[in-house]
Amino acid sequence: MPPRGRRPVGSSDTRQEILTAAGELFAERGFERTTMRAVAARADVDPALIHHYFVNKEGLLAAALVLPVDPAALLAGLDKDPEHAGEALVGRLLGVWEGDPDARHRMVGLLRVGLSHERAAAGLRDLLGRTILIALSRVVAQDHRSLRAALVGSQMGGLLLGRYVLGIPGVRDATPGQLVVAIGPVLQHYLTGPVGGAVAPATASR
Amino acid sequence: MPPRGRRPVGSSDTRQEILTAAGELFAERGFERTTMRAVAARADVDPALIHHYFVNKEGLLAAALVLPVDPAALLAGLDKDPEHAGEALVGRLLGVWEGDPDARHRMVGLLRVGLSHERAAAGLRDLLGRTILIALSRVVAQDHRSLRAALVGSQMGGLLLGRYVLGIPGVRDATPGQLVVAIGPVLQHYLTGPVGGAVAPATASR
DNA sequence: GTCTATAGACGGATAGAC
DNA sequence: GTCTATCCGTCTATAGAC
Repeated sequence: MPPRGRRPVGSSDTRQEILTAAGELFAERGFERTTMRAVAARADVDPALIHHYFVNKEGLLAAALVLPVDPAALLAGLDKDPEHAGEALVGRLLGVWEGDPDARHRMVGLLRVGLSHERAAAGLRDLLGRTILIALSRVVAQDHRSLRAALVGSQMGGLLLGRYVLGIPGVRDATPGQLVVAIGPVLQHYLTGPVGGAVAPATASR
Repeated sequence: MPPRGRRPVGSSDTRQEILTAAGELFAERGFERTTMRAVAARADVDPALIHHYFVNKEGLLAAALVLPVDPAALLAGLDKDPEHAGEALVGRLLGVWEGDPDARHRMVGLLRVGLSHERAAAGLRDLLGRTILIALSRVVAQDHRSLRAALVGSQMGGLLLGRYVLGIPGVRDATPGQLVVAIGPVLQHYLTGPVGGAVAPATASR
């Protein structure tokens, strides 16, 4: 449970207050276990206000689905040293997850919600596609961009899953340094190595 | 929605009927969205019977949490050709997922439930630890076994997530052949390559 | 914009007859 | 072992006063 308590009273931006609370709760509990009442309580507003602003629970979810980190910033400068982009990428991501628990919780929450709810899965897919894929384009090899980006995403998503959600001992107890050494070359491979180009290249690049 | 309808009337093993229905529904909808009533309806039994056999919903979940594939069988013979174990492993797993939709749904369901429910996450962690880790031990390098196994699991979990749950275009539209080419070397690296042994080896092998 | 009150539905769980 | 009946809590959503 990250930073609790009301904001400094000055900012009574109710709508934003609700959105923040909803983001936290969806991340913590998933869609079903998050009640409108709980969101209202955390945001310190009346439950009816949420309906006023977002119509219903799904509207609230849609509005609350945002990436907690800026992918562009995360990937900035990675193309300066393409040989070590893989290592740098794992390192930075782990840096965020280890150093900013709130951001980590939010990203875990995105996964949680995306898995628990059909509509949210679509929303998450679009969100990731519009942000990460585009941001990765600069550092990724020319061919099979979408496949490469997705492979990078799948590995990092799997790590997020194993380390922070399921708590698989092998990856939960590893140090960030170990993970960088182990996973860096893998991302490097996905970014610039051969990724199935020999097989049906026509269907791969869409 | 896999094989519907009652079994051949001969086998009136109610308990098993319930367990099957519960496994399907938990996989399809996650923990919260699965209602006792729905399980009862699908198993064609009275809702009260479920309580009779499994006490409550969590008891039912615990009993329904089983791997749909035998890890030992999946990994059998992989140590015969250690150089290509990575490729073979992705290939076999993709073979199961592509060729056996029911098994795929069940595995996706395990992820879904593990993410949607704290207790289930613990159960899933133990289940994976007791089966996959042990099965992988034979083909994995001697050092950092638990880390290696977890890394393999994280990548395959991430692929499961991206390809079948979220439907990220890059991995959703790739052919199994492409994925084998792209991911095979990665698993190979996790199985036998250097995985952060230089950093704090003492804490790594637990 | 904000809140009170409440409708309306559903789900988990239990008691107890058969 | 199986089923009927039902309690009790909780949730989303809405109507309407202020």
